Amino acid sequence: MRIGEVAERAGVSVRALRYYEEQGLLSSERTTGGQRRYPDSAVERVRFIQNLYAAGLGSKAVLRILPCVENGVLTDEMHERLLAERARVQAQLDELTATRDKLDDVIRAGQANRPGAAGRGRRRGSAAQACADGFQPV
Amino acid sequence: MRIGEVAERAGVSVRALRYYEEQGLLSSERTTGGQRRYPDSAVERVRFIQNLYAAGLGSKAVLRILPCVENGVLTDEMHERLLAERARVQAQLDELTATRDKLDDVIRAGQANRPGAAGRGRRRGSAAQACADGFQPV
DNA sequence: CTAGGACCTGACGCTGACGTGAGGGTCAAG
DNA sequence: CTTGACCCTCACGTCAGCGTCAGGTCCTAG
Repeated sequence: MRIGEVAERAGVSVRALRYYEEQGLLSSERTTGGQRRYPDSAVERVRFIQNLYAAGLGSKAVLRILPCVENGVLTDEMHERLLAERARVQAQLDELTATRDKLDDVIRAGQANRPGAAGRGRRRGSAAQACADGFQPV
Repeated sequence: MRIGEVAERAGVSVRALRYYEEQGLLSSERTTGGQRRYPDSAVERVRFIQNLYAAGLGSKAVLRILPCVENGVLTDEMHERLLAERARVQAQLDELTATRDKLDDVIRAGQANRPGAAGRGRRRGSAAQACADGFQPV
């Protein structure tokens, strides 16, 4: 598989793939002419890399996690790392969840205080209340 | 409250606070000498800003969300924006959850194939299996 | 065999969210 | 009034994760 196809299937740029290789996250065979060839599995691998990036891991962290693959065996060290990164991801999840709920509060409370919409009997001031709960007026 | 105390309490740097002000996310009174003074509420506000940053919003997006506060009223436009950003955050949550679960798979499957630990009766090869499910050997 | 689309290697550019250092004021305690 | 911790404003530096451009090569369909 050529680099362009991998890029398209995985939804990333060609440049990104070359960057991943540069970082040691992705390898490739080369044709005699020097062009990269990938197995089909590369697509999934790239997607997983993207997931890890999206989870806030830097390329160094990703690099330290991926090797579990090269041998199919988890050393104690790898296990520790995986647990550590899992914890990190979970912490992010918790924060994100809290943020989402906060946004929900603001939205829900704001419903009652819309200028255009008649606030169907809900008590006024609840928007200001919700806003005060989390951030104050400038 | 002086800038240093806000920074410490909110767990960010002084530089960050000045940056937030520069971006219009945070305001302050000034003493006659030109030093910034903040109300106690600034700490919470900063924490919320941090949450939004952590949720992947850029300072422009944050800037467009925060104003709901200044008047305590949601215009239709603000409402739209809030909903849009909420959706974004939710999408991130979903991705993150999937990534966490994937990590869990790798960890759980790897348990059976640790070099040091006796794999209490679990069938071998499951680690390689889990690894294969998501990313392939280099 | 040839055209032109895909690919190659540098190498510099970009953006966001600050870090950092210079050079110099401010403020509250003693 | 002095002192030392704290604060001020530039303004350049940094780092990741690519984007982008230049100049040249490969490869495969026809």
